Amino acid sequence: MATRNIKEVAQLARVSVGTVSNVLNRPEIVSPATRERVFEAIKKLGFVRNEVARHLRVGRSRTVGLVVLDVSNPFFVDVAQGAEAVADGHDTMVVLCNSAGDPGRERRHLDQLEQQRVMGILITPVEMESPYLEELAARGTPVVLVDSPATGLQCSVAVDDRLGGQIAGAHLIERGHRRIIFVGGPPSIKQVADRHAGVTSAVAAADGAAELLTRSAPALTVAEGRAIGEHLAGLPAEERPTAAFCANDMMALGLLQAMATHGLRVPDDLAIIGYDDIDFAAAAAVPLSSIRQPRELLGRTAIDLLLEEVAEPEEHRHRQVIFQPDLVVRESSALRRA
Amino acid sequence: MATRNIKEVAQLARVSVGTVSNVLNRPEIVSPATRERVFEAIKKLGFVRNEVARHLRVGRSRTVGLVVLDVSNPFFVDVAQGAEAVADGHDTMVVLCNSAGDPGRERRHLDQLEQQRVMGILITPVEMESPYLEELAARGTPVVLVDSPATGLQCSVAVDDRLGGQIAGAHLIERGHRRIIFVGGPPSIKQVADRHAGVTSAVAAADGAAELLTRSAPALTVAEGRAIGEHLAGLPAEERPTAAFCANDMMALGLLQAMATHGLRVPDDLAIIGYDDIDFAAAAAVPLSSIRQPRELLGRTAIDLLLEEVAEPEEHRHRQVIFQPDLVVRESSALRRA
DNA sequence: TCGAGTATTTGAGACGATTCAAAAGAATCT
DNA sequence: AGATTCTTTTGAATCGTCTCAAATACTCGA
Repeated sequence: MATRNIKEVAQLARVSVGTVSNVLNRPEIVSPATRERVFEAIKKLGFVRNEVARHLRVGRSRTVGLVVLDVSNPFFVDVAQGAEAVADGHDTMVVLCNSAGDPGRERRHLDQLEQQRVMGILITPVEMESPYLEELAARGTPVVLVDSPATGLQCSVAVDDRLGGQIAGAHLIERGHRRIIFVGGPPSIKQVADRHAGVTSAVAAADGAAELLTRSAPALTVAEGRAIGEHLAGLPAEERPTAAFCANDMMALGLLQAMATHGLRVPDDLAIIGYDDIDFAAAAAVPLSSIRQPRELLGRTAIDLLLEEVAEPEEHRHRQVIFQPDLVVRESSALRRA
Repeated sequence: MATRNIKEVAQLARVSVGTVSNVLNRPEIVSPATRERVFEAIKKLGFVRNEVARHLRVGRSRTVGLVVLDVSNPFFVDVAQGAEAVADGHDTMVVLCNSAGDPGRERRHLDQLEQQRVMGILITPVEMESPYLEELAARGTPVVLVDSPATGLQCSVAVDDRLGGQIAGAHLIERGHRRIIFVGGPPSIKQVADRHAGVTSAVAAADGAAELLTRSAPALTVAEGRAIGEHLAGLPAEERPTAAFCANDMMALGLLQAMATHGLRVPDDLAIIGYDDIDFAAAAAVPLSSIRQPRELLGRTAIDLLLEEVAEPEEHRHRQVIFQPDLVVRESSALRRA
């Protein structure tokens, strides 16, 4: 109810509003006695600084918006935690917004964030091409693309997905698989397309004749992975691939579950390798091999770039940071038992 | 760079700032011709309304803060999605803040949100008693407690955890288990304590002599669950409980994984029942029985209460909504094979 | 005690949008 | 035409805080 303002504090402390503001922002230039008096008044009144008014004057808030493709995918949660960890040390708040893969929803979040004059936006865009993001940046809200191709017009952090696909493919080939399936999603998603391209090249480079099948689902979810798993389990053993490379761990977990319910063994009947290396991958009943992305680091770096741009808008040159993915071998792609 | 304001728009459209404001907020009272002219100017300049300034005048923003205990637990993500779904229809934005179980961090988030004069706060508090939340509410930021005991001084939504514990216990008893272990966490967490109390009463009510063991971990994570699982797997079969009731699904998944790596079968060697019924529970290699909480509904209801309070601050009476949990039986607690 | 120099404090504008009483303009009726 | 009513538009005041030039209060040496 009773929201106190700086003026009431000033009155009670018998100083001017300017002094109260100074106590709040540059306490060292205020004499200790006055400072004390002001603090007391603040406490007595339960005064809380109105950030809205503050930022009207100052220009921008210390809030960063992080718009992710899917909060229910732990990968993005980890990216967020990385960003939050850095933000914490710069008295900056990260707010998490979920576009859920819906361009309309993404747009509304972006509008809201821009209207609130956030300090900047980190985003995993739903669509590859998005002129709106460039307009946004041009109007003065710095944007950093996360886990997404660099357009050159803004900063971005990403992981080499083509390389990731290649590593996964090479690993399966090396384990003796010659009939591999790529379990993917909408090829309009850049990440999916790149991972596919990577595994394709690895399979093509194999000495023996190796074969790559492909199957795409409309979304990269556990349920979709399970559905594809059902399909594979239904195939006669001779036709069934011996290994599957999934576009992300969620799908891989779905596959794994389908195998279990049909009594097929992993990796003996089907080796599986996922992508992202979310914590649930290691915790799965058959621990999942996966292509690890530096999830927290991705978030950390993204916000570092943003803070840098905010700190020195003039000197700032947009950069595209690319990380290398890693292979994590676990049981789901272990050597097949004799 | 160039951030346009309402004045520039007014100039270009050759009207007063008041008219531009009207076009933005009550377009129907402006004549169509003028309205059109203003819209054109807005478009030409790429004008975006400054919400900060707007809310300085209007008082509060249309943003709701949702402070959760652990973003990496899908349970909270689902609660958030429920809240978001409702908010979406009330042109309100939900921002997700992660306290990660740390009171200091929770406090900083609350401060930030209050300073930003958010419309209200939904929170799963880290600690049971928190006078700070009451002060916050007294200073004018409505607070709704989520999945937490009602203090009577504010609104809350929760699920009857005692009942949940009871149902889980009764289910295991009914399945013939007489040696049950409760795998819990810090008893300072109200939810944990209640679930424990529930299962205790169910075991006590069993006709045959049933025994309840208890084991607490410092956190309700997969890793902690796995650690306890290792311990159980190491026990001689006669001493080992035949069923485990976990304080949440994360721990249950950990347990499950430990069983698998030690070659113990679920449910034959150890039946497991979790809590929350997160999606990963159904997707686990051995689909997990669980006590289902209406996750999205929890979020929906919480924000409903908040919106109600904001709409009619005077008539509003604080309410404590309590939902009933459900039992979902899956393979992990199926009848033991003969 | 005076004056120069330093340390504090003051208070009048911003900042950008909203409101609302009042002015201006149209339309309708005698 | 003039009075009356209704519709639009105007613009000054307001929200709470910050900034900065100017005013005031100290300190210290002569």
